[in-house]
Amino acid sequence: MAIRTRFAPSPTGYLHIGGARTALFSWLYARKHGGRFVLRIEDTDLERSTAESVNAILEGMTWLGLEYDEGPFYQTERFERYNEIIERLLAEGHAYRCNCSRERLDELREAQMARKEKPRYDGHCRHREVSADEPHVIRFKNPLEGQIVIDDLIRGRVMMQNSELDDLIIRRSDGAPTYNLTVVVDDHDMQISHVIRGDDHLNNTPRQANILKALGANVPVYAHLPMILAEDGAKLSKRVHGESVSVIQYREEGYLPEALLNYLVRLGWSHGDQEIFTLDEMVQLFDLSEVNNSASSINISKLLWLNQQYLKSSDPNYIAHQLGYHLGKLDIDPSEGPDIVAVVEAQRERAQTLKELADICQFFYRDFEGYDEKVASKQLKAVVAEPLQLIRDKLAALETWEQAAIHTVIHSTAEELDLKMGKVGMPLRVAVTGGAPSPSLDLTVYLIGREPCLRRIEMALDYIRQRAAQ
RNA sequence: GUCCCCAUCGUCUAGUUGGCCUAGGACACCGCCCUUUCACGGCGGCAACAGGGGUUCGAAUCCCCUUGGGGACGCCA
Repeated sequence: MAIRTRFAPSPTGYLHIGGARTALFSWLYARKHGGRFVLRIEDTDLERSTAESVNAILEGMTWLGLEYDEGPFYQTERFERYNEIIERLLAEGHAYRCNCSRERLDELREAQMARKEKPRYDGHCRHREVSADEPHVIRFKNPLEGQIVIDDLIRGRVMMQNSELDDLIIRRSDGAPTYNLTVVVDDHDMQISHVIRGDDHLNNTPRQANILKALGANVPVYAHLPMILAEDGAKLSKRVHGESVSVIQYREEGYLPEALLNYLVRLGWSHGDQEIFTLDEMVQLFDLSEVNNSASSINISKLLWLNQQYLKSSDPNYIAHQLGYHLGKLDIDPSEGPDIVAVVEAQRERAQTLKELADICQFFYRDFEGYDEKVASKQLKAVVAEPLQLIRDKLAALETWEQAAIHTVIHSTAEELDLKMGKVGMPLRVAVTGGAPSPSLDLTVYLIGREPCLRRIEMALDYIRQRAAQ
């Protein structure tokens, strides 16, 4: 059997982290088995579906690199097909018209709740004749007896008594089909072999399987993924800010897509003690049957650590490319200054995100706004004026601007003045960087360049004189 | 409330046919080392089988109950 998986979000919001993992697992499963991955937009809720959400979802998928082989298919374009199926169910006696008023339904529901029963439709119209001319909905005639068994790839065997299920609405009074019908028709039409989706759909599965059976169609293999909770254990979708933001938000915050993917794949799945997985390894090692069955909480600290691992070990050219976006947001054009790749190699282990990396790379491209006051007051004292002046002059006199020569300048100055490296190095560092975290001094000075360095040392000397004058 | 699902360190998890588990790894946290800053890195530490019953020579692993958590119960998906 050909493996076909799908990701079927409803465009009522951005692509969030839980959806992204569902998409990843579906994608992984299809790739691993040489199958096809289908994207379907479930936009039958005309009121809440928006084009912006569709775009946000597509953008998120693209950024993560979860390319789909087919689609996106839009359910709103398939109403004709759904109606065809609904008419067939009607004709074959698997569905019926219902004209129960909302008031009646509300009362029924309240009465059931009062009796501590599960609220459900009582089948009032099941054997009544409701004219197609009057306002009505169409309900699926769920079997009254027996039980339905789902052998979930992750959950194992899940059983549900048909008596627990009621006759759900498959077409609204406005003629629009509902989710449980469309999902079944689409998964069947698109020949989806494995339905991989969130845990919240586990309860829908028995009724969907019943519709499939009424249609005489095969039931696909199901795999229900455990939920992802927010850091505090709360429901992700209910969070307004913090970690529940869209995957695009993660891009804005400076995460690498491969780091986010790596983080996501380890939520609910593992391969021994391995923490870092390349995409190829994921495809090769991933398996649905090894997915956990309990919910997990997001942990931003670990995501940050992973992101740093990727920042440190990825191709510096790639990192430099990714960094360009974040430097741009700081109004920095990396072509005007030291080689961006060299800067990345020098600084990358000092940042956990691209945003942070862009921030600590600023001083390579422009003079800093002001000193880190705490550091400056400690390091830029009157006693360091002499070594700073000496270094400035030596740097100015250097024949070639090379890291080794700069190294010699700094060390020889310390020796000549009989000072410890700390007494010479730290003031120089603050002078050229403003006090920001920076790589080894000679490399830092080298990359910043001669002119900016001389200018900044002079600025530091001015600063020292001003303080002395006060 | 009813039904369905879940339950190992603060978090992600290893533990897959019960013995190799005085429960392993990772993140976070705390020390120490390295170090001209900040980091990276190295070494070490803290920290869990929800509770109670069974089954068994032996249970984190199997069964039952309790408790706790999540989900569903819409003319939302």
